[in-house]
Order: sequence, then C-alpha cells, then structure tokens
Amino acid sequence: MIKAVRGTRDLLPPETALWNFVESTVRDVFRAYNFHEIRTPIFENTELFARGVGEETDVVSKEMYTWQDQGRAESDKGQSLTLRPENTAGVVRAYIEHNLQARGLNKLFYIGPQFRRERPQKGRYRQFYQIGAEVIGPQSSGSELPARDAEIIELLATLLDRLGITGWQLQLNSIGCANDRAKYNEALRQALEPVKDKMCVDCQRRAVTNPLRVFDCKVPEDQPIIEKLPRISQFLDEPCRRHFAQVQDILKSVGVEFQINDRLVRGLDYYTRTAFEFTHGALGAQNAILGGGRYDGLSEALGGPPAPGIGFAIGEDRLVMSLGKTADDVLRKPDVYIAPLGPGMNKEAARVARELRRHDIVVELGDETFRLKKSLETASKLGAKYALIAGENEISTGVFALKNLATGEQVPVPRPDLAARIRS
RNA sequence: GUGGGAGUAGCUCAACUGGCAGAGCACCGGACUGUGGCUCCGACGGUUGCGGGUUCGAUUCCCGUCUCCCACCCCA
Repeated sequence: MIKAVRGTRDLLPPETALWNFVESTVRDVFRAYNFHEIRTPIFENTELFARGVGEETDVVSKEMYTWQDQGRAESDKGQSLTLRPENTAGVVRAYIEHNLQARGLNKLFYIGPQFRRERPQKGRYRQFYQIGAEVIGPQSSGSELPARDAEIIELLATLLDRLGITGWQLQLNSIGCANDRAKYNEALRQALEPVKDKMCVDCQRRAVTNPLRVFDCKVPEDQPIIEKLPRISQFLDEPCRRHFAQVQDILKSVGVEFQINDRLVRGLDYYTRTAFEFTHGALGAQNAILGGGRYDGLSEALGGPPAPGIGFAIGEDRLVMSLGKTADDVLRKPDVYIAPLGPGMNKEAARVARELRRHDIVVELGDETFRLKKSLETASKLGAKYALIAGENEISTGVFALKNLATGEQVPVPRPDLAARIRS
C-alpha cells in the first residue's frame, strides 16, 4: 500500500470542518483590521531563503526540501529551488518585485502549507500550515512605528478569543536593532568564555556559533549560569528602548496581558526589536502556537529598498489542536433528509431537493429503493433536523409529511411552505 | 539528526511461559411491506505495519526496516 509520506497527513472530514472554522474566523478578523490576502508560490529560488531566513539557521542549513530543477529550457536547468519553509521571505520578495512600496503601508495575510524536514512529533509535521500576516512599507508609511507592533499583537489576542481559545500566554521581548545585537552578542561571548566549560555540550557549541540560543537551554544545572548572563535589555539603544516602551503602553491601554521575557530569542535571523510568542499548555513540548516579530532589515538583505516590517506566523495545526472544540461543534448538519418512497419518486424528490437548496437549506437525498425505516435511520444518524417523506400520496396531493427527528413530531406541510417551515 | 516507547478488524483494545487471532463499538442485513433512536438475531470484517531469522509451531523471541508517539534539537 502506498501511504502518505513521513510527516505528512490527510485531513479528513469531519475534522476539516474545524480547519474551515478557523480559516473563516481568521478571514473575518483580518477584514476587521483591513488586512488583505497575498498568495505567493509554494516554491522559490533557494537563495531567497538562504539570504532571507539566514544561512546559519537550522531551518535553512538542514531542514529545507531543495532540488535542482530538471527543466528543459537552458534558463530552467540546474537552478536550485526550495519548498518554502516559511512565508515571510516570499512576501518580502513579492513586495520588492512588485514595488509594493508605492502603495504605502501594506497589510497582508496568507494561509498555506510550509515544508520543513524535521523529525515528526505531535504538532510538528513536515508539511504544516501557517496563517501569517505582515505589515510592511516605507518608513514614511509608519511601518516602523510601535503602534503597528501593538496593533498586530492585539489582533492576535482578538483572534484567539474569537476562536474560543483560552489559557494562552503572551511572551514579549525586544531583541534590539542590528547594532544592539552585535554589541550584545559580543558581550555574551565574553561572559560565556570563562564559564562555558561548566555548561552542557549544546551550550558550549552555542557559545561559539550563536550565543543568543544559550537562553533556550533547559538543562537545570546550567540555569544559575544563564541567570547571571547579561540581558539584551541592557544593550538596547535609546530609540529601541523607547519603541519597546510604547508598544507596551498601547498593549496595556487595550488590555492585552503580556509577560516580558528577556530570554525570548527567535530562531530566524531577520528578527529585530519586538519579538513575541503565544504559548499554550495543551501542546506539550511544541508549546508555541504562534510567533512573530519585527524585521526591519529584511528587505534590504534581499536587495530591496528599506522597508521596516512586522509579522507573525501561526501554526494552524497547533491552533486546531488547542481549539477545545470538536468538529461536531462547528459542523453544519443537514437541515432535512428527503426520503423518496416507491418507484418513480426519485425524480420528484430531486425537484423538491432543488427547490429547498435554493433557499440555503442543507439537503441530503435518499433513494426510492430504500425502505422508509432505513431512510429514517440514516437521517437521524446524519444528524438531520427533519425527515421529509416523498411518496406517491405526497406528490399527488402536494402535502408532505415532515418529521422532526428530535421530537418525533410529524406534520403535513404544503409544498410551498416547506422551506419556511424547515428553516424556522 | 540523537535517545526511548508503541504498531493486532474501520475505531478502542484483549490473547498466560511460544500452541486454533478474540471482544466491545461501528458498518451491513433480518425480526419490522409508509415511520428512526430501544431490544433481539445474524452476517461481514485480519498478510497481527513490512522483510528476514530461530522453532515442529511466532501476534509473542531475535535482527533489519517503515510509521506514529514521547523527550532532545528546532520552531509554528
């Protein structure tokens, strides 16, 4: 048997109803904040991710699905392509390519699959789905201002509330601008130098390659050392400090609760200043339901104009897992099951079904060869509100037997009144 | 990529020390010819993840492999 490949999966009904619920709610919320959808290709030139996400990140260095194009045209042949491991780089590429700076501030969202070759685990798949948004534009459009950061974070709080997700936590930090980071990185290296030999092997490696990541360490013995390390907050320059303070002010004003976590560092190189993460307890080790932050230098890193931006990505798979709803809660069941009864009744029942469906009634249709008992059984199994019996009597008199499957009550209803009766 | 656990019917799970592969639920049919939910009866359902080995005999023991789960790692 051919099976879905490792780390991929089929989403089947009724579970897909949950995904549709999430996506339609998300679209409603984005509309209220005046975001518009962007769809970028599912694969891009490998170089985009190498430059955009960062050559040294785990995502780029060991998790990408990359191949040499076999195209027949000379221009296609041999170019290195990659299934997108995230969507921000693609959005910024599109921003540059289509000169979207001419539109001022762009507020974009996307929903779609992403690909990373990691070892699968609960909440971690090789094809997974992200819902994300980016606010990006020239500095004159206000793209750099703290109000944008606050708005996007407040949007997320609203979104989670609308989805009925409770018990989330918002972790907030500022990781400064490029200058701050450089100074801080240097200070960290110096602070780690004398103590790193006492730390775990992972930290010894991190101390050299990417000192910021030392803060991800979960080894208990290392914690006292980590506690004493300098914090990014001490290295923020005055503009970054003020920016972060204003973000916090607005969040407090709108009543979004957060925790400052000065150990929150993010794994993608392009992040600057505001960084945040929403976590949820129902997810086990993969407890980050969404993450995001500011990336003021990304456009330039990709050869574009200065274009400060901030964005986030939600793991849709994890969002669905922490939903606390079942498919049953959001599924629309049939309003009526039509049971044609006896030879020749299929064609009559089909006409009735067509009439009712025009009135936005969800109709399931049986068959004239089914016994009534079977039809009623099927109808209640499907969760239909009503069963409509379409036998010879009903067709000839124009008055149908409409049975409420919850109460068992059955009433005769004239054909013209059926839709209104069923919808009520 | 590293370490550990688990794979038996559509689903949830049994099967003693290696001895005929089972139950509940679901599904299908009947009791019941135009009236469901309850009840009763019956039928269907399996390469025990896959491949090899040991054995008279393997779901059980051994090796390999695949997949899922947990932790690490990383991230959403």
